[in-house]
Amino acid sequence: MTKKEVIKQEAARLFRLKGYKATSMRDIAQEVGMEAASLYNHISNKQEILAELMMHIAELFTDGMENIRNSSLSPREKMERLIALHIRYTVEKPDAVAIITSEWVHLEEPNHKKYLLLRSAYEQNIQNIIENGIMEKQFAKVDTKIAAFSILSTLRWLYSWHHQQEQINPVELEQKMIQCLVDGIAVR
Amino acid sequence: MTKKEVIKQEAARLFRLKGYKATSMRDIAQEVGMEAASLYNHISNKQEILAELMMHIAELFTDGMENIRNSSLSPREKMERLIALHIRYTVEKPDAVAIITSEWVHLEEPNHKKYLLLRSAYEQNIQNIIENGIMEKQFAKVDTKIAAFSILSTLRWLYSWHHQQEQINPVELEQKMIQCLVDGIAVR
DNA sequence: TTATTTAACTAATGATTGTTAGTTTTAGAA
DNA sequence: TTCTAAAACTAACAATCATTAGTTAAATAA
Repeated sequence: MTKKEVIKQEAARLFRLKGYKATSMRDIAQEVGMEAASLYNHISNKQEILAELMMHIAELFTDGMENIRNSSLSPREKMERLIALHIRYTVEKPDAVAIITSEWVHLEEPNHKKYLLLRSAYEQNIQNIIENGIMEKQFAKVDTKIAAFSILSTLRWLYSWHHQQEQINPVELEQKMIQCLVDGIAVR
Repeated sequence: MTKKEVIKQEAARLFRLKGYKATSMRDIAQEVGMEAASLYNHISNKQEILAELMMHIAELFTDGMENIRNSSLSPREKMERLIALHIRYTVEKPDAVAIITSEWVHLEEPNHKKYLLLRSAYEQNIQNIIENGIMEKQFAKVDTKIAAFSILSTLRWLYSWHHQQEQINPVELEQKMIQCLVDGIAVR
């Protein structure tokens, strides 16, 4: 792992804990074990740290969604894959994933705009999956916007769940999330 | 409305928009239409604004939950009341409610600790309602923690939903939320 | 070894922060 | 009107912020 990666990792931890604005370059430097000024040998500025962290995760989710979207899976199976996608990255990179939901307001342009576009496209894709599920009579006739919104907000807060429950089996978590979120809207 | 209330209202708007740390006293003052120093004729410091905003909303929800808890309603009816509670305050005080979910990290002691206690008690109450619902066979045998967590995170993000959808009928919203969140876990 | 590059350091910059002190204006009571 | 209290103002404060400049140490290549 390069020094830059160490810096980004520690920054992510602090951003999650105290927020972007409340985390100073001196805080990050102390965590990495150097002076604040030395950080600039590896990164160009504070905003770059946030932007690279956020845009990387955003792309992971966008790419994952693209794979699901282009698959020939049924709507129900697509929802299951979506849940698995979120669990995977939440377990793999909990700090960076946590930041996505709360610190995006501090992104400067053009990343701020770019992030919001990726996010709304993501939301639209979830809505489409649900819509198709209803058409194919796999899902009940729920309000697609509310259902999509409900599922996504649950998945977004997965990280706080994952944080407090020290060691939960990802496979078991996935199965239970499917039961709650997918079976919840399945036809009866 | 007193000047202090105006200050708190404008501060809530800015805290929501930019975050607590990124909102300066000068920002708030400009919005209210006075100099930053003049704010101190009405409030004692910046932290007081955040604390009063947050603890007030936290108490509203805690009191609402207490009423539901002490009622003789069925688990299903209790969940419906809970959803109505969230919709009500989200529509009434969208900015202050929005802050609750994102800015609590910036609360100083003892309010920080007090808030977290109120929150976990609230979460526990939701879990109890679901547990009782399962026992009384009104709800399916879902994982209570995950179900409670899912419902609460959806309700917490209600404000962002309420923000983008310019004018949604609260009654209609309530009905659709019930369908998604309650019928979702109802026995089939 | 020596030369060169990388990455650490110290010190300082100007900007912004929350907040206080002291003063003037405004508004209501007498 | 005059007196008083509330609430605005200007000016300044010490602290902290991200960042830069210039320098030294460490690591790598020759």
